[in-house]
Amino acid sequence: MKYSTKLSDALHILAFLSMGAGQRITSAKIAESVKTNPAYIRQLMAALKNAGLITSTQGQANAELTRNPDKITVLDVYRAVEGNKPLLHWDIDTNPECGVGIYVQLSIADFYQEIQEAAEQKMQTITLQAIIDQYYKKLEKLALESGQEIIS
Amino acid sequence: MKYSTKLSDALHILAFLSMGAGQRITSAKIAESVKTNPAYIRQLMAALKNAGLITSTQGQANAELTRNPDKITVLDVYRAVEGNKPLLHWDIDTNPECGVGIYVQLSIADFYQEIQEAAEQKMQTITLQAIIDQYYKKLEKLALESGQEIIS
DNA sequence: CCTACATGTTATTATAAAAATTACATGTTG
DNA sequence: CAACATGTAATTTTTATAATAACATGTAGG
Repeated sequence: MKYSTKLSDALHILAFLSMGAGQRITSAKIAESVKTNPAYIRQLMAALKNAGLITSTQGQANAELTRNPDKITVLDVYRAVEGNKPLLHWDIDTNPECGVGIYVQLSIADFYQEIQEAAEQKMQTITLQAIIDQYYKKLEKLALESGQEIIS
Repeated sequence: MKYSTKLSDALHILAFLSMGAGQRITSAKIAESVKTNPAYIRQLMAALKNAGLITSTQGQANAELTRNPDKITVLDVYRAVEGNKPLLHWDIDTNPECGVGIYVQLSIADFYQEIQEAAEQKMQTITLQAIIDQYYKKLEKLALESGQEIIS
């Protein structure tokens, strides 16, 4: 299949809303930045709204975060758009008549759960604010490098 | 797309080989347990062989582990069959003309790397032996429960 | 009030990464 | 040399996803 970019796109939306706070931001405007279509953006925004991360009203381009970006974690966004979908998938369709088949997979599933928890624990430490900070850091670095090029 | 079950299936293969050590195990036999076809099993085994986790010779059903199951980690197997494929995917196709587009995604990528490392660190602590132990634990529990049912 | 434009939502289609399958070359063993 | 095994490449099918289309609903300005 295609790889899911829901989490990435949802974070993109939130960063966009946060950095453009005060302005009237339409789903069309966000779609332009993500290079996709407005309907897909609205679908993700519906999930974010449902999870209580943003507010919005029908007919108005007034979506905004419900709390500060440093109070929104990557895990919050993951839950909002991916729910309980795991990062790793065990093989649900092994041979039930072969005892090894199903029980090996169930054993693997137990350990996948541990890996999932480790990943989610890390997700919980990363905030939207951190992503925005990193973004500005990249912009500054870029500006600096362009400057040097001009000087040299 | 479909979800990848390569890691799960590769672990299945290794557990099968380990538990059936000494016996002549064919790709057809493993395929029966995983409920798939021998060619797919052989493709995964080629990756495992390439990573130095198993040995095998063409024409002979003599595949075996190159080291003890407690020296093979989930990360070893992940690298063997998934290479450097990440668990999370950032949106590589955002609008390059929109500065926000690409730099937000690159910032997200930085943090995805941290999540990846947390997951891989955990993968490194889980051995094939642990999975096999868990498997036998499940079998014992099952046997015990069946026994109780017979008594009651 | 009505037009332009926004969100909200559902249904359908297209895309792409995966497993499944086919085919056959190559190697081994009795 | 027959039966059967691995090794490997090419093709087809499957399926989770994004893309798209369509339209109901809501808002606001003229």
